[in-house]
Amino acid sequence: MSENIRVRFAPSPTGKVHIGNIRAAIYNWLFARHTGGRFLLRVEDTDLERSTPEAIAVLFDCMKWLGLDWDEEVFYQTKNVKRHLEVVDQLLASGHAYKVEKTSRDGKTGVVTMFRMPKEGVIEFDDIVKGHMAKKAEDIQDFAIVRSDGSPIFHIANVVDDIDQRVTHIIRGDDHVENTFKHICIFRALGAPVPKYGHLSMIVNQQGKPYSKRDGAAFVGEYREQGYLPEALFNYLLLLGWNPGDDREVLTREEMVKLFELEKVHVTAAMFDPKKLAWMNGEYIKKIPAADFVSEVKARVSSLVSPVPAHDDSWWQYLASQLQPRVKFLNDIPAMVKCFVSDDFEFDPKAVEKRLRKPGVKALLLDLVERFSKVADWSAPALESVVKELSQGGGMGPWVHPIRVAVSGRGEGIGLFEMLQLLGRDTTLARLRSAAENLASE
RNA sequence: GGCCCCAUCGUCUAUCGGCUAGGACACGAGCUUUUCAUGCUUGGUAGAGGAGUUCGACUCUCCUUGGGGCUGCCA
Repeated sequence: MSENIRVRFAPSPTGKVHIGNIRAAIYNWLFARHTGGRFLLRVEDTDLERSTPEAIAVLFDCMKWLGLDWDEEVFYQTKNVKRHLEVVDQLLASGHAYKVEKTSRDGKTGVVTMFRMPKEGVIEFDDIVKGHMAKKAEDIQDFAIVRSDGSPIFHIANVVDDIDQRVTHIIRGDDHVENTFKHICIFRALGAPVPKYGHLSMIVNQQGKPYSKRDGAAFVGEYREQGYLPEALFNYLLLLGWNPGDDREVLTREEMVKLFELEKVHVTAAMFDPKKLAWMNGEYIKKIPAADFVSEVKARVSSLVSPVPAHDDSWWQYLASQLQPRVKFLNDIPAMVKCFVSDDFEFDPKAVEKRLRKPGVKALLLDLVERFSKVADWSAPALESVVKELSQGGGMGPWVHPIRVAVSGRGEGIGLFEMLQLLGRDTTLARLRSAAENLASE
């Protein structure tokens, strides 16, 4: 039973993969993995202009990035054109299709092949997500299936390919519901079994309109570039219209596969919330194994400075452990690590103004140089006790803030004393002196 | 215009007739007495409107309103 289930993801490659589209892929994939069925990939590449090898490569790339592996060979729609036209001849012969001269919107006149819709009765199907759907046949017009230039149109190509790929469940976007009534008629005219359908609502923007590139990142590649983790995007997109039935939100891939049910997918459109995605990304960053996160940090550093300064493993591990809970996006890392791997970091003017250009800061910094240079054991706790002593039980802020800006150029970052420990004695003292001479007020 | 679909906090959602309507994100407050972040505690905000069915309706039915989709020689 279940091993006979076959679903497909059938995008037309355009060089970019829309998040709404990839969500359909995710649902198809999960449905197949949950039921033990097959997940097929069909490339609807009939638009020769846009379906370039590069565009197809982008598609494969996005799917691999998200861990959407497909079964069997990729099916290219253009390779099945002959079959599409054979089936059209079959429909012509059986009276289900006819040729007619038509004038298109742009004024071209030619002979197209039309599919003949039944003139009476009700076409109905039980949509797995939307429930029972019905429409009077008389409300649907005959529609074109072959262009005047002889090329097959989406409706016929799509149905024939689904028959040839023995697709049992069609899970696709909401925008295809109206087509479904038409397609069911084609399946019937061909004497082919009608697959089951599940139509997914769309992802909308804050105005409730379909989410487009004007609303922010609309394509998978953009999320990748911005430092999102594929697991986070996958998880977030899954939650946009489905939930496991309890309060769990961050799920492992195994849990998703185990719990996913198409019947539980929502009918209503879901608004895309970048804030929640960001939160989820942070959750996944925290889950990265420490060793992997260290590698990630090193990789980011190596694209920042060359050569990468030499430090032992424990130094890198310590830095990474300080960074990991603070990072929401992998792309946050470079700005946060710059001051640890290079003396050529920027000073934030606002932070300098607020923390260094205050009377007495120069003396304060020079005093700290004096005291820090006497610290025997250069460690975070030892350094902290120096400042604690200075503050005499009051807040450490007046010392902490200038030090932070003097050594890192920024007003925020990892814990100050951890920062100084990582920087080491020489660098810390040099930067404090330099800031005292060049930036601080008397 | 015609046809189809939808409607719980700002957002994603739980609830399959018994609800003091729960959780998460976001937001506010507090604590962790160095920033930022994490973590913990805590606060506010929801069932579009109107009929009906019922002992009882957010849950079922109908109407209204609002939103979306489709209405191509695009997919």
